Amino acid sequence: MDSVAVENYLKSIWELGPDDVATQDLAQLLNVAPASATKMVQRLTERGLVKHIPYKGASLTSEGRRRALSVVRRHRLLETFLAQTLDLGREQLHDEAERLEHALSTELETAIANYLGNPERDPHGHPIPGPNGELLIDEDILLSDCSLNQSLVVTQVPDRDPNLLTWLEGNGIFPGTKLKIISRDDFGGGINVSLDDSSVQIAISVASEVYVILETD
Amino acid sequence: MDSVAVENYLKSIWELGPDDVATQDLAQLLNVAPASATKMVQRLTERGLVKHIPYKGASLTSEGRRRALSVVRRHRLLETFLAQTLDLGREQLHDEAERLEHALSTELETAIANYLGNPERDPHGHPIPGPNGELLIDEDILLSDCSLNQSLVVTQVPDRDPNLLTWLEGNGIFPGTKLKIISRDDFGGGINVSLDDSSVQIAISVASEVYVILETD
DNA sequence: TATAAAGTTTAGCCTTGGCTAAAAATATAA
DNA sequence: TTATATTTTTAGCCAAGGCTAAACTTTATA
Repeated sequence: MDSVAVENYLKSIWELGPDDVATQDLAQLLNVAPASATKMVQRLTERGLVKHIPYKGASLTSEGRRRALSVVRRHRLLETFLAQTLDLGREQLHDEAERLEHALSTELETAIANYLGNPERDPHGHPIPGPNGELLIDEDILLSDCSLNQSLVVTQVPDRDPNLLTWLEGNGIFPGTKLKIISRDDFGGGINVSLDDSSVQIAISVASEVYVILETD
Repeated sequence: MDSVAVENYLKSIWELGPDDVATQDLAQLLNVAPASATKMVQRLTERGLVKHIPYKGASLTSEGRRRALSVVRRHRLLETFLAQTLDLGREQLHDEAERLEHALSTELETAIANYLGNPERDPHGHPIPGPNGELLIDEDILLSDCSLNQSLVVTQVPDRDPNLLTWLEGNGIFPGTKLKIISRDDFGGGINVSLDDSSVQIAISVASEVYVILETD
């Protein structure tokens, strides 16, 4: 079994990947000193889970990726399970799952997945990898990449930052929300979208973390 | 926050206590070498969580006890929660809770307790300590201490050993079971109890882990 | 293109929580 | 009561995963 630290490194490299993950970014995401990240990356390379080109960056081997996706699967199943049974605020889900994901046995993972009917997405819309790390190719596109006036449906919102999540939710933006881009204000730094009965300005940095699909009626 | 190891030591000392917990017993329960247990007991003594009289034994300080009971609370809430939502075998519950208990935030602990309606016992009948470590004085008595022919109701069964639990369950013995001791065979090593429509012989070692109350109609 | 800045790695240290082997204390039996 | 067995502790070791300070690469700038 991988330690909590190893699981967190693998998951973080996956999140920052797929290629040339910078030591600094990794260290920052994990809240450790850059030197600590270098050392761990080297250890993971020894173990065959990571490929590291010094001064260039790190990436996962296929075994490393499998294990990273196993952590992601547990995380997203837990978020879904907690959201369904208890009702915690969406913002709390991430942090709780973050700790519990390392303590979930394969049996409990399976029991939860079955209980939930083997869902394909978590409450934030993120796809849940299969038991062997299969990640459905998803056809979601970035809101920031869409053209004006297309009818869109939100599929994924970022869950890293609770405040952002609260803001999005407060403005009616969550998986399932229908919207259209009505204008882009590249110099003003955002895009304007219209919802059913309101409109919001969204920073590009945020829009590039929100995924949508074209509405099909 | 206490580490996983510290939480496990505190919980184990509580389970083996209240007084003069032997290094060897502690080491055995935790699956570590006796020398490791000695060292940790000393560290916990430094931290004011344990009182240690060398060559005599260890016991918890009141702060140590508070923290141990917090772990026990999380464990038992988790068992109850998992039993209620998923349906895992009673034997699986213990092992899962054993790992998850260390990853439960106070907020999630509270959310689970509320969801369950702040239960007083877990599925094995063990009392659940309150949020500040209050443990209701319970009036349960040991099956092994009861007299013949009293009408008894099982309140607690041990959850340490899955096989034992399965055996007890297979013989109809779980919280709520009504039974009577019909004979004791001290030299044969067991007691004979009669249930509604069967009778079973139970080893003294087992009967001294089963709690009952006198039936009140 | 030389030099400064930024990012990365190395070296060396620390704590936690394990281990074994040996020494010391306590308990048991002759 | 002395000798032996058992239990506990001490001493010294190790790996994991952190840290800081210094050295080394790479990138950006003058």
